[in-house]
Amino acid sequence: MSEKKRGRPRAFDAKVTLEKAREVFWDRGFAGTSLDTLSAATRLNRPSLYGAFGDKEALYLDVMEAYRAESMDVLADALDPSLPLRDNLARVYKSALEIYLHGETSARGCFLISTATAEAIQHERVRDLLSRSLEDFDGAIEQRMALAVERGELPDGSDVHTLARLASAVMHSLAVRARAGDSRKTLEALAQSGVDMICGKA
Amino acid sequence: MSEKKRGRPRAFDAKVTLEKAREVFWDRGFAGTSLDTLSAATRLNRPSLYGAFGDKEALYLDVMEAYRAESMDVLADALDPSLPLRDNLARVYKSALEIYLHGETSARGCFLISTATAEAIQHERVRDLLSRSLEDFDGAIEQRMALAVERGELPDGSDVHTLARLASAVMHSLAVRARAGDSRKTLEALAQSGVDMICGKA
DNA sequence: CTCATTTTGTACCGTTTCGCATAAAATAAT
DNA sequence: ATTATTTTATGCGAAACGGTACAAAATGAG
Repeated sequence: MSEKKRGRPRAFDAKVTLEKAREVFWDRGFAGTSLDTLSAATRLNRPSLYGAFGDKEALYLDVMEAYRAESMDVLADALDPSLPLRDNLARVYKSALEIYLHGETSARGCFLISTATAEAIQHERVRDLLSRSLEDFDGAIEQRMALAVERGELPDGSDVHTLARLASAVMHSLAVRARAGDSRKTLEALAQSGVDMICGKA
Repeated sequence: MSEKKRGRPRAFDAKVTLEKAREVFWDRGFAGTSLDTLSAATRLNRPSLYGAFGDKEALYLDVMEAYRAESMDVLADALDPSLPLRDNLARVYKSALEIYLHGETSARGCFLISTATAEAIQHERVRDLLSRSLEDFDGAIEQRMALAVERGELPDGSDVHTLARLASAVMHSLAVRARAGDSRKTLEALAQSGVDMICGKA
């Protein structure tokens, strides 16, 4: 796994660095973040950043990919199939809100929806990775819903493809509204109505 | 209305200038757009831009406000109360997609969700105007739904506050997905399922 | 016609930006 | 120890950035 390399060893951990960079990008967006700011936040000088990750866009794409992967882990955890679908959805929204509502000055919302959308036109690779992230999210929810139909948690013949995308739509809305400053209470109410929309009013 | 002013007359129309500026901001975001780019797109040199609108943030806020106002006009038109609620919602989504799918290189999505969210943390006035735009949108839909309850288009005792926010959630999702490059067909399917979710399957 | 007023166009200012060149520092191989 | 290799740190440089000073141009008022 970690064979000793020849030259001077790195004085930083790439994963931690990506996390620090993500904080900055999350607050300021891609175009709004300078390499100096990134350098200060990661405690790496610019040449080190450049050597380890490439230019600003490459670094941003690395951060995006890490966020996507982490999100899928959180999602998989929330969709634990040993729990009822209703609980699963509630957990999905709850874990999302925990992320979206975190922030120093104001709630950050979703990293991808808040910052990647802005770059999606000019940077094709950002758009493609954003698209893939959304697809993966939809797919995981759809898969859980297909299981729910098998188990009789959802009516036979339910259109799980459509239901999954409606469930994701509520997530997207939570992301946008959190970034706009909506209160936790307001967002939790929307999350609850999303659960009810899919699973029926409790 | 338009009294003759004293000095040299303007060689441009402020409204047209805001539209040109909007195109650029829409594609490149606020931070990603330079005054040189804006100057080229509007055919105004920087001092004229500055004199007419103030600094870049003030210009962006003007563009935001114009977009908000136009969106509310389009929404009010789509919600024509002489039509059934189902038609209203379908028209809302259809007119939104017409805007979201327009673009030179790639579909632009919603101007606010794609570009204002990125700035919402650093620029409080952007966040506030974004928030107000979302609220206004929700409010107009809720108002139409309240009328629908009165008319029996929706079941008595329907939670119109919640239904309106779910309907908006589908809009937010259309906006994000359009920016990510989803096909018109895919988006129209989501719009249709949004209508069915609120009004029941046809 | 002359003057006050406003807009326009050129040119400029100081700062920030991204990226890199270069040399010192730290390790493994020999 | 010496050498090869990789990372770190300083600092440079050309370009782009937001913003403005200033003079010329275009209008209305007197």
